[in-house]
Amino acid sequence: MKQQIADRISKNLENFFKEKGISPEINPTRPPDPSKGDYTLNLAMPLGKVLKKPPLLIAETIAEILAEDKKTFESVEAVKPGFINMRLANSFLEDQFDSFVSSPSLLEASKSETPKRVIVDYSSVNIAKQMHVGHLRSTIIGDVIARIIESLGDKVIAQNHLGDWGVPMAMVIRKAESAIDKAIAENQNPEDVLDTPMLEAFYKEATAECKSDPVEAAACHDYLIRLQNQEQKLIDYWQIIKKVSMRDVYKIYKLLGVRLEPENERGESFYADMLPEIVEKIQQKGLIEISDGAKCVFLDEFKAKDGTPLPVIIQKSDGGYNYATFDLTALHYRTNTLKADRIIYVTDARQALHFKQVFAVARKAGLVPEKVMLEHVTFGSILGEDNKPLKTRDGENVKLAELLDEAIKAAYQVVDDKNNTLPEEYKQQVAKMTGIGAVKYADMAQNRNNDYVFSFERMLALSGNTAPYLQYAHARICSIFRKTDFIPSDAKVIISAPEEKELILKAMEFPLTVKTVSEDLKPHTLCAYLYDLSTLFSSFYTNCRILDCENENQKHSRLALSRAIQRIIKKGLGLLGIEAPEEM
RNA sequence: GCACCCGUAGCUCAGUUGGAUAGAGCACAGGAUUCCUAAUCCUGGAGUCGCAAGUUCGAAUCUUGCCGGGUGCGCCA
Repeated sequence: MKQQIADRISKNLENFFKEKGISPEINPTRPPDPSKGDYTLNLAMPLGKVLKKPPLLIAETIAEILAEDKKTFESVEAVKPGFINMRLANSFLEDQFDSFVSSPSLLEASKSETPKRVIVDYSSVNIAKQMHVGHLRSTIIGDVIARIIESLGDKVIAQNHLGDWGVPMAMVIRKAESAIDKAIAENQNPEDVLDTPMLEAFYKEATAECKSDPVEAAACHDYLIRLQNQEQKLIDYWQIIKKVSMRDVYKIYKLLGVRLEPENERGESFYADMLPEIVEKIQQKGLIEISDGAKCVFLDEFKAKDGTPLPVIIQKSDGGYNYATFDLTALHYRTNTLKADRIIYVTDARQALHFKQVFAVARKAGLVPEKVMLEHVTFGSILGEDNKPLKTRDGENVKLAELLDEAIKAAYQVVDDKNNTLPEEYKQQVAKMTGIGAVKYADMAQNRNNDYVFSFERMLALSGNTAPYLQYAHARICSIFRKTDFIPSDAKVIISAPEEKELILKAMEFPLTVKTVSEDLKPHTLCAYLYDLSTLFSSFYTNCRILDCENENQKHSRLALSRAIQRIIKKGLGLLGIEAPEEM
């Protein structure tokens, strides 16, 4: 829409600009207050300098030229410092809206002309640990980023960088060994005997023991060597443990509506064999120095506490590898094998320095060509009441499964209260959609860079700028269409009330909003947009009768408008990974 | 010590190529339902945009300094 207006303006002012020998950028925006106009142009102020004339005079000249284009503008007005306020002709708006609505995806206007291959690395759960609130943000923000980029025509390859290798795994295997053997001896499937809480307990026991008992520590180290050498017996145990653990993870993904699948799993184990080769590549570039026995890359731009250069450790003094090497190897795989054009990491802000270093080393070592975009999407921490990273009273992480369960229960209370004539089964479905939606939306509706203090009250609030508000607007529209046979596919929207005009103007901002999120990767912009749109719809709904209005044409027009808004809300919520119930 | 993030209404937060009177929600006060879902809508009060200087027609936004909070900084991920 904005583009269409900009095109019209450019065309009208072509001669004027040519005369003056200038070609300024045309960027019409919505004014702060609708009483000023539908769109405004902030052009005369900057031109005032160039042309050495009072901005208001320039604005008046431009307004006069534009006002002649009666097809596009109802009126154009120059105002105090030099703003040019435009009121669009209804017929122009109606035509624009008509072609906007006829796009099946509603996003045609902003699709990329040259599809890219985009890697999104998110969730990154650890094997043998239950998912907790700490995994929530990466998982849902990553999922949304993937959905949005994909919706604009790019090829998204999601990568779940599992923590499934190294010392922790060795320790769990050592502890789980006897339980697995016992199950097999008793003719049971070990996968049925084990569960994630057990694995987590094994891990905790082992860490405690290794800390206090050198013999145990040595034993675990022995397991690590055997695992790294891929001894079949250990690999078998490892497979079982991984399967048990991921079984629970997928339950939560499914509940959350997150689309990660086994095919997206590229854990540390996947890269284990490639590590030496990557170290070799970096070494060949002459970047490696030995420091305290470890292979390091020193980069001038990173300094340590004492001002000395900060190393990126590529290989530890004991010959082992750590996370920088895994990430460098993954970068190499993603550019060379997966042919990525853009690689996006969704992890918390505390890893910012780590990724800066890894990206810098990867560029310097030629593992990633310059044209490949590397982005770290950071987010703040979820804090407890004490403003420290959230823990339960016993110092445990809050389990995601329990949190989500509680959200659904709270949502059920509301559904039951507000609409208890709905069939029981449907009430439960709605509770799930609104409860899960509320949790996800509460997290995504604010700028991801900020920390926030966790509270059920906040996450489960069902009024104001929340998922249920958007879902409710959607359900009300669907309700209208249950009461009519009319299908508004070929009805054109005719503007007859100010609420309709505002709604149409906002609706047509949808493609640009999505496009913006695909670039700056800030989903809260889309949340804010959908909330604005829903607010305008609610206002329209209470002030304009739809089914029983003055005449058939108006009824059809309003139905067509309602249908369009319903499609946008559904599509928008879909991009946020939130479901839109038809009744609630 | 150095680096990054943050500081906007009582609370939670929006607000970018610098633009008009700084906006929402929650909370608070009042009003709206013979009518398409009131999980709604309408009206109202509420602000030294952390502080100070600078850049200019114009600064919450850009620059510098300071104050306050958080995070990170060699073999954990």
